[in-house]
Amino acid sequence: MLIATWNVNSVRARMERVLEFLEVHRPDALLLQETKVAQDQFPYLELAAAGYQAVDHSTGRWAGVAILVPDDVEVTDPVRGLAGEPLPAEARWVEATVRGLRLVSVYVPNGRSLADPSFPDKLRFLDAMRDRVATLAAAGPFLLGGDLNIAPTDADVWDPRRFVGTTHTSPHERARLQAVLDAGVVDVHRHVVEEPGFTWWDYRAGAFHRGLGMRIDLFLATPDVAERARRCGIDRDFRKGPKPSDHAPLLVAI
DNA sequence: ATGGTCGGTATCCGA
Repeated sequence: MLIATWNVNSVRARMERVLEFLEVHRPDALLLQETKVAQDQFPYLELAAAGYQAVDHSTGRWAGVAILVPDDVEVTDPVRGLAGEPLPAEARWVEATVRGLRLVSVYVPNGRSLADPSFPDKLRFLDAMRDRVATLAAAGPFLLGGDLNIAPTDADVWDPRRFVGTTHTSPHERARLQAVLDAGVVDVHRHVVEEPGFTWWDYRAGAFHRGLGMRIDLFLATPDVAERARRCGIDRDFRKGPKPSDHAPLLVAI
C-alpha cells in the first residue's frame, strides 16, 4: 500500500501537478493539505477523470484537507473536523478508513509568531490532536499524515540558530508534539530513514536550491504500521518544475 | 548589493 501526504498550497492552482503525481505514483491514498477551496469548488470531476474519489473537508479560501483514494477502493467512516479544536471552521482535520487502515489528513495551524493571538490556538489544536490520537491508537492501526508546522528536532531545520524565538521549533510546540507521540504513535519518516531531509522550502530567496528548508510534514503511525513501513521518503521532483507547491510530497510504502 | 514568492474572488493578508 502506497500512501502520500502533500501540502499543495491550493488544490486548484496545483491541479496539473496533483494529476501528474497521481499518474506517476498511483498512490492508494493521497492526503492533501491547504486545499484552499470551498466545497462547491472542489475539483471532484477532474479527479474522477484521473480515477480518484475524494473525502474532503473544505470550508473556504484557507486551509482545507482531503483524502484522495482510487475509485475502485472502498472508503468508509469519514469524519470531518477534530473534537476540541479551537476554530472548527478552518477545516484542518479529516479521517477515513481505507483497506482496514484508519487515515488522517491534518493541517496544523502555523501560529505566525510566539506573540501572535493565533499561537495559543496552535497549541490548543495540538492538545485536541493528542486526545484524538490517543483514542485512535487505542482503537487499532492508523496512519496520520500532514503539515504539522513543527520541526521535531534541530536536525529538521536548515539553521536552528535562525529559529530561536520563532514558531515551528519552540519548546511549547515540541512539547505538544512529544505528547502526541506519547499518545501512541511513531514518526515514520524518522523511523525508516536515518537522515530524513526536508519537506518544505520558502518560495523566496531561492531557498530550495540553497537547501534552506525544514521537515514539518510528517507521517505519524501506530508502531505496528511503522514497523511495516518498507520505504519512506520525499519526491523532490514535485518541488521543482512549473508551479510547484512550497512543500514536497512525502510517501510511505507499507 | 542582505533582495528574492506564492495564493487567496486580494490590491493586503497569510504562509
